[in-house]
Amino acid sequence: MKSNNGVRERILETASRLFYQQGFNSTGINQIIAEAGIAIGSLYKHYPSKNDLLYHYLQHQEAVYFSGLDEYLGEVRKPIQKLIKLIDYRIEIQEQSHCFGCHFIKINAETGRHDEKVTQLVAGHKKKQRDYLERIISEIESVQGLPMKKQNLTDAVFLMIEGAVVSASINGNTDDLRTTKKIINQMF
Amino acid sequence: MKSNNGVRERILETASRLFYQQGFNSTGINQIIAEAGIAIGSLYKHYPSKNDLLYHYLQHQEAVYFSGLDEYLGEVRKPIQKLIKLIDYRIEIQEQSHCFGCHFIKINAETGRHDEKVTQLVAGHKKKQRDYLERIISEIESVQGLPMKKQNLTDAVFLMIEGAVVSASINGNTDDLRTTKKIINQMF
DNA sequence: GTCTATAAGGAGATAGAC
DNA sequence: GTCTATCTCCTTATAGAC
Repeated sequence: MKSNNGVRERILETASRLFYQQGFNSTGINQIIAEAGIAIGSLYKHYPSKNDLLYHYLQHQEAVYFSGLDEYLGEVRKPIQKLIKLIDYRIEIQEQSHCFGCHFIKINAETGRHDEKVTQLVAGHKKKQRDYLERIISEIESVQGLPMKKQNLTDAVFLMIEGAVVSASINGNTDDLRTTKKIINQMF
Repeated sequence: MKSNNGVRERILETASRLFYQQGFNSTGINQIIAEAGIAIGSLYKHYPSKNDLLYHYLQHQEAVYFSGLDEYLGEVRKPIQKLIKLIDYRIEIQEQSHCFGCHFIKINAETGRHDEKVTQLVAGHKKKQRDYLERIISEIESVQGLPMKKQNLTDAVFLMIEGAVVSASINGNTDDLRTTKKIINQMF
């Protein structure tokens, strides 16, 4: 491994993978430095505490999620297709990561709302996801009718997707995400 | 405290409360015995390991949930009212427990699907919840029309409730559960 | 049932040498 | 950047005396 460059990034990527796959509390500092192939001194130089690493993990996932989503929807023109593609994006993410669910829901379940900063990062991410969805539904509204009031439709779709992602992490498949897509298709 | 009677129950109740409030991994054996007011020898006599305690915790919550639900719906006659009351039941549970979410979703998020027995208890609970919901919707169908195909309606309602319970644990309120109730009311 | 002692290991974090 | 040593504390679990 290269020894001087990309150390900070390698720490975060390794920690992110382990936090997601086996949980934050179940992941030890020693495992992170071993799998990242770096020294413990380097870790604490870049991230002064394990909690600090957690904050950067969540911020990183937030950026990765939305930039990936923008790219995934890049070519799509029809608003209704954007909605369908948004669910396809979640399906693809889950299938590429062994259906372990949503990073933010997992951390929230593990740490509760004890840490204010974590609470705000999780709630903020979910708010951004819902706002993103609402913008797509507004676009749909501008070209065709909606099957129910805009706000209710936004909440219904958001909550179904949330439930379906949780279901994916429980059952280890994307069946409910696909069901959600089917239901939405039949609503319009 | 009484020293010889109800020890086993007190262990399980204390462990259940702590597992739910601060998480399974964040709860130590020493804290359980301290808050239950029992000796460590007693704990390991009744529950040979912390994992064994976890299994009993999940089985106990399963029983508590469904017996409480049956009682809560006991007086209700109209099928559509059963559906609304089912959501009221979730609202009441969340508001009485600081909106920490679903016991089973939390454990699943913490332990993933590594432990087969836990995986089965969680997936089994969610299957039972969905089946319970499907029976109510079948009753509704027998007295009035449904706004969509029965299976799709069951999945949609189940997933919205799941998402709304997760949202409760993130935001610390039952807003999305109440929104879910409103959406369902408007669908019929 | 109670108590205390202890094993054996891992946690997060710090310090210093190279 | 690397390495090793160490500190303090906590973890699950067992054993034995009362």
